[in-house]
Amino acid sequence: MSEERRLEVLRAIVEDYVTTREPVGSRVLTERHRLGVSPATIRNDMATLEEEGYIAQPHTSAGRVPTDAGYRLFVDRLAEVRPLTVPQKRAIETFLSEAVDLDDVVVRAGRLIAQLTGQVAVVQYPSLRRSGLRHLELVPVAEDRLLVVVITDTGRVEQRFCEVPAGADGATVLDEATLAELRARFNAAAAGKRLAELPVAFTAVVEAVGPSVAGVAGAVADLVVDTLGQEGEERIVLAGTANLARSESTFEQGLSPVLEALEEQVVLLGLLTEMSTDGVGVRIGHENRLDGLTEASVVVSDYGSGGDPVASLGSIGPTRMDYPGTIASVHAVARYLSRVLPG
Amino acid sequence: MSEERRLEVLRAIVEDYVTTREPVGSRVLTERHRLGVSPATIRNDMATLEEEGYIAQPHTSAGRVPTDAGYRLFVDRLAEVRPLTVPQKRAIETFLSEAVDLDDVVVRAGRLIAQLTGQVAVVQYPSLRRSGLRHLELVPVAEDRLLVVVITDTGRVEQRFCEVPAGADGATVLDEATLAELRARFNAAAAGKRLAELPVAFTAVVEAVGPSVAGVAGAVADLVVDTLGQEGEERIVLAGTANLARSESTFEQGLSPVLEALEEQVVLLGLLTEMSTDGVGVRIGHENRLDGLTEASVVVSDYGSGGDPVASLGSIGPTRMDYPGTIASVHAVARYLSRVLPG
DNA sequence: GGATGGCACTCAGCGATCGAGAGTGCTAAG
DNA sequence: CTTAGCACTCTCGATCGCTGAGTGCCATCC
Repeated sequence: MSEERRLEVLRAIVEDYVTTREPVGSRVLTERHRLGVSPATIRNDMATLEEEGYIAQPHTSAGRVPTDAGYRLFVDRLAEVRPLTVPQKRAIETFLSEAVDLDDVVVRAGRLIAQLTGQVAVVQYPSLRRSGLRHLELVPVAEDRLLVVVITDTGRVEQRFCEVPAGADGATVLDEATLAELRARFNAAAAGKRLAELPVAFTAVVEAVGPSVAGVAGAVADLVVDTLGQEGEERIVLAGTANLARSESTFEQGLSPVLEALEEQVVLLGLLTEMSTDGVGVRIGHENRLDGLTEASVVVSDYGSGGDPVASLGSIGPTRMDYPGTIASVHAVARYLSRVLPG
Repeated sequence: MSEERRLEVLRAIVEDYVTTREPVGSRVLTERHRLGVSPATIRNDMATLEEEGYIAQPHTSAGRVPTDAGYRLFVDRLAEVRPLTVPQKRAIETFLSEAVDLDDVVVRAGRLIAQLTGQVAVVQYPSLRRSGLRHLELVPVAEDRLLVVVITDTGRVEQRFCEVPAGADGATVLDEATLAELRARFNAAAAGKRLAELPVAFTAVVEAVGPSVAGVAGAVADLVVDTLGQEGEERIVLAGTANLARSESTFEQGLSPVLEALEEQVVLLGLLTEMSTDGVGVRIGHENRLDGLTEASVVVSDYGSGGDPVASLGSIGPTRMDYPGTIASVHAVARYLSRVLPG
């Protein structure tokens, strides 16, 4: 009983089960795949595969179904990359290039993945923490309030209101000239810098300005450093939730746990960053520690302008998913997305 | 057979069916509600109600179920407003007041409605078209590109990139002084104005500036007017999708059509604005022309700072929903939201 | 030793049958 | 107009037996 053929059998089982959604038996296996041996032989192989934990049968006298371990082996050693078709590639390219701003890019990427995979798509906005600062704008909105607009080199724009402490003499210091000075100083200090370097650069600014505006400068500096550093500020969008309902029957526990997990954006975000790796990462079924996703698999890739990853995107579907196809789609969208991002 | 009692029977049927989720028969009706008559009498009433189209039976020898028309009658004439409990009110108030920015307010409002109603929540961002302009900011990001940041009086911030036409002599005109002038002029012209007044005000600005910067000014003016005017720029967020799965069995056609309808943000937006009315609007089942929502009901209220509505929010659930409760929740959140909005 | 054919065994799924129970509509009487 | 009584209908759940798919094992063959 060659190991090689046994793996071939596993591959056949996975592929068949993914397309038919039904437990696959030894007979159909020999019919649909040129394995060159009889059903009886296959049965022996299947028995071994079951012992090894790669497949299981839902009940006696049913065919076999891959286990999480089986899928894992499949993606690690058996799956061949299946490149997208030319029309698909073109669709991605044109659809993404039509986007008018970052929001648009992100939702379009989501739609694309949802469409290509027929599953749920997750797209994380470019992480503030991993972006550089392109520009900082200060806008007075009231006597003692300032709107601080932060523009990152990935095109993301965040705004925060900033309470301005009164000057030493109790008077506000928000005249246009002061603002212009602060604006210029901050931007000069931050130009092209990564987030990690901002605290230092900004402290220098705060120290350099006159004591009358140091309070304002400090407040702004703190706000910016906080904003860019807060994990809570990461954002993600979903697409293709309706696709879940289509594969509803696949989830033994029903859709609720999955939908609930998807609504927990913080947790989802944790999953994305945790999975973030070079290339495409795959989590299968119970490999996800998240309760709601034990019947689901997650395929994630990071993306970013140039070489540096700034965020992740991916696709979530039933463990019984088309791994090669999903991986290819996620990978392709991530790559094109990296290309169209400003940077 | 008094008309009055018949309506009372209808109310009883609706209320029972909403809580039990099961067709309700004449016997339980007399047991659970003090109608003061025998089951036989109720049966006569029910026969009439059925003729009139307010109730129906799924099959012979099952209880009755309200039809869309039945719910409609219930909502219009039978439902009593059920005020929220004090803890609920307090929860709304504190949860909304903890929001740090507009995004946060909107998602929190969504969560609240989802939580209170146990259904899906829809919250529209303050409409750009119905907002006033608070501030306009111009930020140079490249030789020939300008980032235009628009801040509305509802706290919404939108940004667009603007290609800057070269000056008459072919040189770019994006020095800081020019920008400062433009910024000042635009803001002076727009101060406190509604969108409808912007085109005129901005044309005046474009004409007032020197010919060398008229091109830039015109480009910016067009961009702003377009951005604020575009219907496509309206945004909405969803919350509580997972709640759908819980009432999954209620949807004969399954969740797919509903989820699909919810993903069509443009269509959903159309529904919201179409339903926008004074107070709370209700669409029941087939009253929604949208295919996916024929088994669902939509409860919508508009909200806005001061008297002017700037957008809508609502809740979507199965036709068999708790109308008084849903209406109360939507109404309450809309009111509190109006209060915390800047303006 | 691995591959194979044969064979007995197991068990989910399907359809048919049946009875109980819920609920109705009708009729006749109060 | 209301009500009690009654016959009738139909869903739902349980039971049962069958069929067919699929397996595991054993003896055999290369």
